[in-house]
Amino acid sequence: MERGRSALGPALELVHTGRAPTRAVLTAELGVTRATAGVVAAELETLGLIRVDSRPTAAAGAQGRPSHRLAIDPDGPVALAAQVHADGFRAALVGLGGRTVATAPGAMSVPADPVHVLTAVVEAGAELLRRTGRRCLGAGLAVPSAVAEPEGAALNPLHVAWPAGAPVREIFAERVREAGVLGPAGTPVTAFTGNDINLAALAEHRHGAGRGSRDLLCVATGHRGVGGALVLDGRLHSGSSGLALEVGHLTVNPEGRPCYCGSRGCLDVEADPLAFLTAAGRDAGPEVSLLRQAADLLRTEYGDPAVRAATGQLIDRLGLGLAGLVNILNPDRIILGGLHRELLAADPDRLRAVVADRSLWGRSGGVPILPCTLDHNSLVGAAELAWQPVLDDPLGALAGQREKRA
Amino acid sequence: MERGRSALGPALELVHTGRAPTRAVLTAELGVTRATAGVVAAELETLGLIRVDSRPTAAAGAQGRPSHRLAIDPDGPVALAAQVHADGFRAALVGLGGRTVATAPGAMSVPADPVHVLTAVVEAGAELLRRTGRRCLGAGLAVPSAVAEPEGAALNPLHVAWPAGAPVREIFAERVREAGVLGPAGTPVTAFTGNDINLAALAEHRHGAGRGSRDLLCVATGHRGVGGALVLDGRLHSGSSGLALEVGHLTVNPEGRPCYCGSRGCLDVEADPLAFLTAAGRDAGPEVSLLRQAADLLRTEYGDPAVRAATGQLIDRLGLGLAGLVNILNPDRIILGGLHRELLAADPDRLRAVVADRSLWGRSGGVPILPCTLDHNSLVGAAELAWQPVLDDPLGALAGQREKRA
DNA sequence: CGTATTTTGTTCAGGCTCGGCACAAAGCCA
DNA sequence: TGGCTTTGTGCCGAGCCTGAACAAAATACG
Repeated sequence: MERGRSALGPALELVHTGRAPTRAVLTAELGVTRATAGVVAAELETLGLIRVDSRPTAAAGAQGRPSHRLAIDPDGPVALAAQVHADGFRAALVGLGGRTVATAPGAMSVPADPVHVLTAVVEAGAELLRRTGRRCLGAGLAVPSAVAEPEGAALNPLHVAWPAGAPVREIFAERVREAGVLGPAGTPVTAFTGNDINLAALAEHRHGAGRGSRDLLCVATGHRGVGGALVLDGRLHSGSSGLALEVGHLTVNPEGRPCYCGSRGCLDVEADPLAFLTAAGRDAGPEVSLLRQAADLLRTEYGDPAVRAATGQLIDRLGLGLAGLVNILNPDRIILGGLHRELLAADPDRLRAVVADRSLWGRSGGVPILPCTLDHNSLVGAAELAWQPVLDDPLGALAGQREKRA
Repeated sequence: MERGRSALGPALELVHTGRAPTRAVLTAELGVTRATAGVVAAELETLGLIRVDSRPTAAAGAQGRPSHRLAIDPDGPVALAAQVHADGFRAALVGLGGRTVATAPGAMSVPADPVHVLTAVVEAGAELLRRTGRRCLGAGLAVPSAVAEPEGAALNPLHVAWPAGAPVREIFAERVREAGVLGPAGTPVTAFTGNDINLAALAEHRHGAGRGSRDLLCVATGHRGVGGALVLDGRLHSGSSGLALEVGHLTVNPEGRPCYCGSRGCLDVEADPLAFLTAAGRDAGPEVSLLRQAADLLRTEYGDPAVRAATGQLIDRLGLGLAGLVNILNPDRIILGGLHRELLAADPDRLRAVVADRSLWGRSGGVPILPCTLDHNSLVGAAELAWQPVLDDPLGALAGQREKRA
């Protein structure tokens, strides 16, 4: 067995998340000696995961010997990332560092059963792998539904018209096997599956607006309804059976309309794209997704008094929901996606004021509220699932079979 | 430096929480060899923390060589635990394993400022230390208020009539210094402070009804209002600034009475002891705490139709609140304290049915709901805070100054 | 312009901890 | 009494890391 270092995983994670640009910072962040950091970096380079600049780079106005930059190897291995959403699907190859290497969108006829859709998206991914000739170390899938653990069943994949309880992880894994997507050991790569908003939050935490946060709350709308996610200490918190952060049924309007959950005035029916269109007095057309329609309306017709009033109303409802979550979770940062991101952009002060006003203690209400920054963050997050074993034990993941226990 | 083993902390934690009754199980739980487990146990014994039975104990009907039992040394060091509540205060010495070695209650004239109360309770604890001659390794304080991190300020210590924002951790630490409570290094022991329900949850997780849970939710009433706590992977989750699980303002009755928070029908005013007395048509007397009055009424007059009706109503409200928390946190167990514990005892099926019915997915609604089992669990939890450094690094904590970094 | 200083990176020796193995101990079972 | 099974201990070697000495590459300064 080659000599493997137990600090290998943490070191790779630091480079992966862009927190270790040089060996000197790596030394500090890992809390080890320069000697160790040097060996670790060399090891990661021989594994083909990172690259050490051959030419030194001097920091501006800094004394001392200039350092060599560390970066994820742009020609390194990739993860196969897949996403299914209301308008179709998308496959991509994502490298370490969250860089999308190749991508392929696809359309979908609406009553499409999960096996067909996942076959198509995995096939698109496999085609990308063939075209680029990249090594693949894992596969991840993002679905617009709560995913029950540990089985990986999609409980409410309504936007994609799948049957409730569809065993998506199993289907996805089966399609990956079938498509012959092999890892270094010559066996099919492991296939992971998660909720799209959860994965978006994970991606934003590692590579986007959530970098450095310890208690990150992410709230977003998709096509219909409202979803949430929580990243604690760098790990997704999805609860004991994957069903945490189902935030859609917080009461945000005691006099609001009845919800299918039995209560009334739930966030799900008071702050989603359909609620916005209704509040603005528009009819929803069938051609594109409700999210697209709502976002377009908000961006192009904000001058219209009805649109402006609807925006204010939804901001107030959303703010109430966020304040409720702040009282329960006390995050250090909030990231908004989908229509909520547009609402934030339209009137950030109003949203922040509502949250601060309705949180119990001013201090926790002063939490920063930011928009998502990554494109296709659910795809990047799906890749993060696949990268996790590599980050936990680079040697084991690349050797494929010969393992070591920390 | 003596030879210190990095597995020392995990091993002590296993014995502390009663999950390692013998060296054989310790071996399995730590995932090390018998050789290592043996050395670790010997080391912990020479440190005076645990005791290894000299006589072997045969498990009933088991083959093979009988094992020697491991147990926390009953004469080992203690932590000074202190609690302040609506009716007075209490000091105690708590050993590893959550065993209360000595305790001393105290009364309090109601408008008592924090310095006086904490001086009294620390003095009572110091007296216990003098009487018993125990070594003390740390001090912990439980207060009926949210405690803001990192300063340790009590934000709403209403039940004890303290000023909002009182720097209780600082005051407590100062009193501990003043009382001359010294640790092994000859310096004053570290003083920790936390919210009482948080600490109760921590204690129940380590020694009570929460043992073995990975996502533990605890909800309880004190004198007034409703509090919550969350223990994730064995660590208290109190949010980025200590203000998580302020669950009192979940809406549980859209037609309910207005709350001081600006909303209406909040859990805080719909499911606390005063709400129960009011719903049962009783007037609150001033002599004892509202919790006591409500619990007595529920236990002694459950035959009274008004009391029974009030019980049902509060169970429904509480169930709605718990369902909301289940949708957000997806815990694997719920523990109830205070009046909520009595409500659960009165009609467990009704409460479980409401939670299951109003959680989004039947499976997460099927979470077990259990009553608290420990006496004075906030005190035991306060001691847990003080034990944490010892569990993290037994050698460092006992040496007092000579440290090692894992 | 040459030397001192600062920071980065490498090589080597030594030490600490743990795993693996052999062996011993202490009870059931036949 | 002689296996069998489980528990506990002693010893050696492997792996990983620290510390120190050395080397390299830039800036600072007289």
